[in-house]
Amino acid sequence: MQDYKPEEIEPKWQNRWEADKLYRAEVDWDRPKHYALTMLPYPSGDLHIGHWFAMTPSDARARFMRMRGYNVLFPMGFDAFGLPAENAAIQRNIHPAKWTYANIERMRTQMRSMGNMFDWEREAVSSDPKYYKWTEWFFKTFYENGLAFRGEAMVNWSPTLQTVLANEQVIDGKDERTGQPVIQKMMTQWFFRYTRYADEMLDFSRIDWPEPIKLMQENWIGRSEGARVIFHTEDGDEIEIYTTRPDTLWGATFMVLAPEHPLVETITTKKQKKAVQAYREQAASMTEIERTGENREKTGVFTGGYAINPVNEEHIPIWIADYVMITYGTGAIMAVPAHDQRDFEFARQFDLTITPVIQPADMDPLDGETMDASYVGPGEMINSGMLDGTPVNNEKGRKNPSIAKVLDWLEEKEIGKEAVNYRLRDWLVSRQRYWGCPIPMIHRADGEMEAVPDAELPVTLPDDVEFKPTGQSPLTYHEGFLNVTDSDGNTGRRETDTMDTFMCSSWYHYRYLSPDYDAAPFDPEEAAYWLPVDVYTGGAEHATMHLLYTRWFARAMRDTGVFEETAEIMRAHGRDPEGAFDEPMLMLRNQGQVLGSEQAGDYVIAQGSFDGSRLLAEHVKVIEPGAVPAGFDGVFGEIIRRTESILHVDPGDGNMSIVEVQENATVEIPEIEGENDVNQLRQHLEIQRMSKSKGNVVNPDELVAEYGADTVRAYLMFAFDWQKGGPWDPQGIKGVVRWISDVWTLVHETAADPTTDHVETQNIKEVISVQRAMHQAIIKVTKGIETFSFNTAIAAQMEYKNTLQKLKNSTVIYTTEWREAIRTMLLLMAPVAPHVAEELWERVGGDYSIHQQAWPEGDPQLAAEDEITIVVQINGKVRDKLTVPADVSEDIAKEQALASETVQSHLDGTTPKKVIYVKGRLVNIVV
RNA sequence: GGGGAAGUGGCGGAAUUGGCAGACGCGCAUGACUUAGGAUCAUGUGCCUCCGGGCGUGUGGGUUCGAGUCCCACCUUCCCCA
Repeated sequence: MQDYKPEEIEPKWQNRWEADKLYRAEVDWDRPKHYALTMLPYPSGDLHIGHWFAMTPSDARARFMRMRGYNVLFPMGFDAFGLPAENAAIQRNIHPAKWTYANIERMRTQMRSMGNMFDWEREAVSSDPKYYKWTEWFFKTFYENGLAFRGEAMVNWSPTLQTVLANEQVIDGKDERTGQPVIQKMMTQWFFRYTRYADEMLDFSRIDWPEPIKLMQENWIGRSEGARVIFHTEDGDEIEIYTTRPDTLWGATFMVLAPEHPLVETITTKKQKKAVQAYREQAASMTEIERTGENREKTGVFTGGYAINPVNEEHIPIWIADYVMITYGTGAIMAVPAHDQRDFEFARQFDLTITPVIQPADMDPLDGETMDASYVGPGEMINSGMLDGTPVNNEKGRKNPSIAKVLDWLEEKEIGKEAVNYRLRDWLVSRQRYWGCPIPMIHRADGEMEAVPDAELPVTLPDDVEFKPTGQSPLTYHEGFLNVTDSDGNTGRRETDTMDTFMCSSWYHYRYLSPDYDAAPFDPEEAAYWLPVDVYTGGAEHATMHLLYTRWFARAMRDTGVFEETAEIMRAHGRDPEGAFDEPMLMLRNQGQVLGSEQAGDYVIAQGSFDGSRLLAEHVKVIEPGAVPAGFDGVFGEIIRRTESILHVDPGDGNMSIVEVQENATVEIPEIEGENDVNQLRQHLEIQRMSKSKGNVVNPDELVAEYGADTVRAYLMFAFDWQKGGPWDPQGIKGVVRWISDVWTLVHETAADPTTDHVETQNIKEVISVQRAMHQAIIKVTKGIETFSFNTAIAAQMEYKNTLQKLKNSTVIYTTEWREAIRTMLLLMAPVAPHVAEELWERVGGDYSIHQQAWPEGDPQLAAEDEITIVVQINGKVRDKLTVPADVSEDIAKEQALASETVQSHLDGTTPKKVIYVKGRLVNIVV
């Protein structure tokens, strides 16, 4: 028997599969299609274990679907535009394209080592002109259909990156990528009408996506129902507000405008001008998060102006305050301090009137003077003129009788209108960067905008660019790029903003269909067959970004007619295109994250002199935990944290000691030869994300070199609940190593020679055991892979292998049934460990390729045990077990249970109150 | 503060969805084979035990013949949003 050498068989089969175009997916209307997709990576440089965790189980499932008779498309590509490339350009003077394509080349090689069934002929790279030509074309199409527009907006501006960021890219007031602060700035930018499809995107009825993702998208879209109401200033200027609680209008005792509100200039009185100006400047320097933080003391300034409350003609003061955002609603609110906590705090802070307009039934009448918090519960309307007495409940929108009544009243009096508002803002697509898809627009000589003609697409990024350390986009000072002739023959200026990279990744699954197609973004012949994506896998962190953008994009494509030809072809093939383009991905599953493993810190003893409670150590030695010499004088324990030469040492009782290792101190680490220093001391690591700085990164290339890709794949699928992820355990991989090597041995020992004559076994019992184990395994593995429970699918295979191992010394080997059992074992293994399965398949004389064989069918009849164990319970506690024929009748089971000795002794002569029988499971005797 | 997910042996994790808790694997223990063992093989392994049994799925209650699973309250961790 040869040894199992993955380093030989894996490249061998990878090359063979590639040469044979085994995974080439082609349109075939006679076969059912399955479009499996996993999120495309950003070419950051090296493939890490997270990529493996995302891609190889998805591959296993795609392979499984293929064996089940589907024509499977499983493509891969790169989301290749983006800031890291540009940062590399600025810092290391490498052109972004060079950096990007070198990384892609490297990652392609690494990806090939996974043994995935990627159809590389479908590869798409978003930074290729032949790809971004169509990204530009989409922009243009959306522009021409009113879905893209130029607008003035308060934007997140990153001074470090010199670019605008989308809200999703700003975390806690800082840029998500660099962690640098982001400021608010008014700018003219390109937007997509994101809210156009807000309502449609709230409908998830066509898609099978995880509940948490749907919920996050729902919250992100943030639909609310209420009213828009027009207030007027004393001078007659209109101030429009949006409120979800129009039933509290009578309690609006002041108004608050966002500091950036355009009306602030007009209404501010001379006397207040200085204070208002100062406040506006201060607000501009703060981030939205800082401004809306709930525990913050409320700040604000009176403008000196007054507005008239349209429902009761009261003159109410107009303030500005930073807790009102110009970007949300209308940038102005009516303040109802009695029934809104933020307004309440503001009113108390500045001693403004509080008028209750909802009175709860079981409380003393509310008094604005003495209330210590706003009241937000149900009750009935008061102080609201003719609407007094209207009941108020906890419902939102029209379901609340008070809101319904006020809405009608407002519309009748023409004071306000029923309105829906979204938290979702329009999608800001402008980026002041070089390494992104150009926006194909021209600023004409006359100041108007016009789109670049189709024939001139794509607008390509110039190669000869110089990156300045200011971070400013080189497009803004590249004369050759900037100067352009508009359609009237005048000199215009090219748009220098490029697109958000989420634009590129919103449609890549269409480009995969025909990456070289030049007449349209995708070949409708391909699209008609493959669309939509059947299974999409990727990380949940994209819930409100990529996964929402791509849903929007599909609808925008649909409504701009991009799918018309595709629909025609579908009809020609008898497929109904109705609804086929509404949702881009029918099923979504998220994988979890592989985290770093927990690592104990070195256990040390340290000696030196004490400076207060701090030990100035002259000598530090790593020892076995707890092996502290008797009478030791100094500090000992596990190193929990180390910062430079300062150690936090925990002796085990949680009382941390601080040890400062002196410059000339001696450090002794027995495990590490030679002279040691303080930097080699290892600190305790919690389970957390892998990162280079924490030193807990698992490198897949090294694992593949040591164990082979099949083992790494199988371990990633076996060790975690795939949808949850978890800490990496370097020990655990041994289990998978043993499994594969056991299979290897088992196959060679019992089935390697295809010419061996089959003998009939005399022992029918063993044959039945083999068949039963086989069908049980087929059923479990099938279900496991189908439901993304890869760990149980592999557990079932291990169990099956264990059973076969136990029988390998019996007469059953070399029988037809045994050979079938071995072949089935390999077929079940094929999606998980494609190389070793192929190798062994060949060695047992199977037809090439194992990956083109049909998935075995599990027969529940053959899987069923003929004898089963029935549990006998008394009052729900297990007291005895019976072995009975599987088809035992209820009466006999009960009878046998009652006859059991243990039961009799427990009954002690009494008659049971009730006997419950669960078919094939248990008898429960109630006494 | 709001919303969501989760909490099961020393560890990763199973449990036909209300029916034998702990599949499978790691680790550990004992033994075998070995010049050696971070290899391999065999057996065992939830906890306690007076060896009768008792207790066990974060805590406390509830529903049920029966609860890891359903309901209520609480605690802890993680994620999303403010």
